[in-house]
Amino acid sequence: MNTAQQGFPTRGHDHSDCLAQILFNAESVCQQHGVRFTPQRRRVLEIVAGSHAPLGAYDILEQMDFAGRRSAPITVYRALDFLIEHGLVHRLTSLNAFTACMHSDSEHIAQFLICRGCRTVAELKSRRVARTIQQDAEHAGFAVAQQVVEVTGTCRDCGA
Amino acid sequence: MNTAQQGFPTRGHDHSDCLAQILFNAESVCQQHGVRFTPQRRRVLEIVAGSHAPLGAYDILEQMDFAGRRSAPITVYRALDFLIEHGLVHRLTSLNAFTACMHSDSEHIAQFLICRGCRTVAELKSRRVARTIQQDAEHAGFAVAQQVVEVTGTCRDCGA
DNA sequence: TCAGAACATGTTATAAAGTTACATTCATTG
DNA sequence: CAATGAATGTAACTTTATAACATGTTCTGA
Repeated sequence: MNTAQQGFPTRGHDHSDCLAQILFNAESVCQQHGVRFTPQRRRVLEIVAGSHAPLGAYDILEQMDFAGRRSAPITVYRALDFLIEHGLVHRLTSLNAFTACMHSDSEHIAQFLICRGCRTVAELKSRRVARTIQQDAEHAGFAVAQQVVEVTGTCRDCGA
Repeated sequence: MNTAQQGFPTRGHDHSDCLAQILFNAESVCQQHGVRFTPQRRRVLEIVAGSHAPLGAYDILEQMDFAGRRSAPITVYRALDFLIEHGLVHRLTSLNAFTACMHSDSEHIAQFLICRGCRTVAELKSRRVARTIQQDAEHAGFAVAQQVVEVTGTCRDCGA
């Protein structure tokens, strides 16, 4: 387990490790779920995982260019839908952007720290936050289905 | 203080009270901030506050039609920017929609419960949640500037 | 009171993000 | 190997949001 998997990734950590890890996870998740990890899906995941900063769908699309041909947006959205459904990618609603899940092997809580400086995104992964939201919502008579927690601010590296 | 100001609004509460309250707050907030509550801004706030369900910018735009004339989108977005800046309206990033703030007179925590059934939105307003996020983020070396908490689920009325 | 600055709105065009509908190809399996 | 279902291709389009520049309105101080 490398630095990207616990808290905010350190500047200049070896990101090829993250990438390998993510792809490995993806293979096994898809196998477990009995679904196909097609080249398109792999390609989109590689692109998303290749950046710690979240990417927009059209950013991904650009990187999909092959032999001067550009795919249609729907191609990317379909792959993203698949990846999100299987917990391999998260959607950051406040940015209209997407980021690879660094913890798809373990339990899945979607909470994000988004740095304004370097635009890096890390997962907060706080059960305490999830539980508190759950409890307080319940107290208001509300049955929680999905939580969106996106925190904007400054990471350690950028704050100094 | 009416029902809309504490927890999830009850079905069939008197919404004209909410509306009057919101407009009254808006007047005083603008006065305090030394900014102008122009007719356009008032009109947009009235429309947004007229619905407990969040409205898209273009939904608002439709309701702005006057004597067969439609304003340009930018008109609505400008008014919304103003209202958001002064805490009178919230933006729900996960819905690309806007909702009037029911608590603009008191301290401002933007946390939302969004019902899938009736599409009503209520503010959670939990200091505990805000504090927990703050602490856990800090612990990860992250300085929080803004929190987005949007919880989707089912309200009491719709759950039964 | 009126010039000018700052604020607000109008107008037109365009960018960015996401979806629909339908045709075609590919993989699996009975 | 046909038939089924899953995945991808193709084209057009909708929805959401912004840019750039012109015009109008309000306030302020000489």
